[in-house]
Amino acid sequence: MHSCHTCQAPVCISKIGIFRQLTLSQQQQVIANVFRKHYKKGEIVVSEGDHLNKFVVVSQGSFKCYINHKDGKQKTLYYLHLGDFFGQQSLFDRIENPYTVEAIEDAGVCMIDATTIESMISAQPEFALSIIKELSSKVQSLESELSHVTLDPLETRLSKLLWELSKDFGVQSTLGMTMKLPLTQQEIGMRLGVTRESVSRALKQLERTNKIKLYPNKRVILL
Amino acid sequence: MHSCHTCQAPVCISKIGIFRQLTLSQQQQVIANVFRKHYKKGEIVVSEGDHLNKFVVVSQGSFKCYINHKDGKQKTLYYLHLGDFFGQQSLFDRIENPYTVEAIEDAGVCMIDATTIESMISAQPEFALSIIKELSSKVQSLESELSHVTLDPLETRLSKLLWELSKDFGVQSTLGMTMKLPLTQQEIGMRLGVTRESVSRALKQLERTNKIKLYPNKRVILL
DNA sequence: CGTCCACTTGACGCGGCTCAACAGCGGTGG
DNA sequence: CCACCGCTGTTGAGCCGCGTCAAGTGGACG
Repeated sequence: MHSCHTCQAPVCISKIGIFRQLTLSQQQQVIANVFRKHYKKGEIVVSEGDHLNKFVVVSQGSFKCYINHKDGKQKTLYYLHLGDFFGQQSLFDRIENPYTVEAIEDAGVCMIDATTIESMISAQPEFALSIIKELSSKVQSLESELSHVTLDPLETRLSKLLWELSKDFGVQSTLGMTMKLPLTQQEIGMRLGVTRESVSRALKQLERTNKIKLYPNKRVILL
Repeated sequence: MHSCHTCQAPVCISKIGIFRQLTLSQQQQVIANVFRKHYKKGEIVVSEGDHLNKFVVVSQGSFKCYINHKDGKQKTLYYLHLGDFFGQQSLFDRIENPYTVEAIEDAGVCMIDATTIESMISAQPEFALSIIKELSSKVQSLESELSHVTLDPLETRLSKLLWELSKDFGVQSTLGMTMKLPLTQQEIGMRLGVTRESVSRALKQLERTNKIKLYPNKRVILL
């Protein structure tokens, strides 16, 4: 049996959402078919236009997915963390990867061949259901973001993003939700599709209207 | 055996993408579990916030999905045609429907209970694969739209939309792709997240720069 | 023929972008 | 150790795209 040098356990795979519901022997089958790969901060997993032809699950660290635009602009589509996956498009069509995936810290993935995944889906209905569930929730969050981008002003979207970040990075205190921002203003800007100057101004505006309080060292309190 | 009053055939279901790969007996099982419903133009299938708890496949006509916004604005997320489906979110979570679905012409759907769909997915791997494939491509087109909304000016997005529409509604001619617009400028605006005035001006601008030619009665030629 | 609705066009305002200048801070190499 | 550089954040001036409001045209249809 393989052991996992990331987490030292024989089946670290049980920590990953879409694999969790599989039986032990099914999990071991996954492990046998998985190809592990590690990345340092800044390294690229795939670039836009590449043909990856793998199903990729994040096993450690974080990645960001973004689309490059002619005039040097970027749009960050999302951040991937433990258990998130991508590459599902390439399972069926020999399609070009639509975005670039880059490690934002030391990180690792499990890669699985398209054909292997396909037979796993056929053999294990719980696995298919997990994937369908994950894709459904991704669709929903994309739909939601799309409507907000077109209908809400920056200030609202920024405020929403701060609250989402605070779920993962914030601590409840007497004054409100306290958080050290895990992103630079530049990164927030790319995530929201605006410039860093606009982010700076919007943060100040939120502070002026008493929605947040800003402190040195990227600390924020949400009120 | 049930027969289908929409298409007169015993298994019209074979025309619907996600059911096509099923065996005849599996298709008949679908038919046995399906609840059909018809809608006239303007009727609502579900509203935002409703709990539908059904998987819904379009069997006839077209629907549009949109999100309402406080100040009366709407964002059209997409149009659904024969074989498209929605409601996959409700299969797992008792979740509120995130958007409204409305018939834009006389139309019909097949509804399937969440529990039924779940057992179908478990029993029939080809069906699971079809759904995963459809969801993947939906994810991809949403990602693409999201990046274009934030990075491209209206004129570019409008031009892109016209070309997409021309695939379904256009005819190749010596001058270029000819099409009668299936949408009003108002509807195009809601689809792109801008006002009808902006659509009008952008169309004129495209004509001025010789990208298209406009004729009465919503006819366009793409050059 | 009159009504209604889609579309057009202009004037004006505002949000976010661009460009530019500058301050703080951390990292690195001489 | 300090000087320097690059990255982050701040702030101002001016611009441009799209929204808003308002007036008006033209085509479809009862």
